[in-house]
Amino acid sequence: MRIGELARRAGTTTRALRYYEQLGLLPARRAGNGYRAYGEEDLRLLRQIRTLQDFGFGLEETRPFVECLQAGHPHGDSCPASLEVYRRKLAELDECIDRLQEVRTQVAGQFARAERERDELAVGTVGEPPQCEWAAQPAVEWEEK
Amino acid sequence: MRIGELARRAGTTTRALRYYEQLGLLPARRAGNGYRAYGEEDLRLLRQIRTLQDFGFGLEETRPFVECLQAGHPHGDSCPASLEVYRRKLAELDECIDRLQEVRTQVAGQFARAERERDELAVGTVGEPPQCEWAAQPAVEWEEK
DNA sequence: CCTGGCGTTGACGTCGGCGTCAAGGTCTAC
DNA sequence: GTAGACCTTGACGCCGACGTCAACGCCAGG
Repeated sequence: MRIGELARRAGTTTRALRYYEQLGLLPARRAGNGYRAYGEEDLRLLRQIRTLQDFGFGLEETRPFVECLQAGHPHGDSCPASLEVYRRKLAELDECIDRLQEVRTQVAGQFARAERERDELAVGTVGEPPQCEWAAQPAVEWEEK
Repeated sequence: MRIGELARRAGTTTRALRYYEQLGLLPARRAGNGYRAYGEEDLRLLRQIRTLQDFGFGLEETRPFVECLQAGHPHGDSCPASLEVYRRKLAELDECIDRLQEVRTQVAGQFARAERERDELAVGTVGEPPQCEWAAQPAVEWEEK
């Protein structure tokens, strides 16, 4: 199987496959003419990579899974290193979700206040200045590093 | 006030301020010697920018707020354009949180299965092959575009 | 006068995961 | 023999929000 077919079968591109090889993530044998030659096993590895990527794993995080499969284990997550990545990712996800929910709460609060103030002005009443400035948040990291 | 002092007072860097000016987000007057000259009003604008950034807003998303303040309104969100950004951001946050929670569920499921299989192997029993491959997810976008 | 601490512009580097050329080689079908 | 569908390597582009360096100007204190 050559690179184009593998890419099509895995729903990705040849460029991505060459990139994975460059990272040493998905090495390829070579045919006599210099073309990359892949087998069915490589398709499994590639599917593992894509699935994890769809879950938001970075390529380096997929490496333990790929190596696990290459070592002949039944699943990419049959190895301790993969389980460790799962654990870390779950912790990251929890942190990220918590952060986003807190941010959502804050933004929703500001939005509600702003709309309220707009409506109060529309009525024509002046009222005392609400004086409620945005609280200085402690620099939420947002991106999961 | 010169750029260094403003940066310190706002808890950011001179490089960021020059970048904001380059974007036309935070224009600066110039002193006779070519130095950027800022006033207290600029500090307010800058604080608005930083607060929104801490909430995960991109710089372009902060622009309506800044322009609203520059127009003399009491708050950055006193203008319709800012409220519209709030609305879009809330929708984005909801989408993002939903996606992350779904991913969390999936990953937790895989993790649990992998640990279960490991323990079953540890007991020494072989059992029939579970044959449960990862379901092909419909390419979750993960990053908020 | 000189040092040091400010300021200036310009330009390149960073991170990840590729996209997109460019310039060529290989193989098959007609 | 030639078109065209594949393959190769190499190199630059992209996104956002700056970091970091270079090489220079300005100004106050000793």
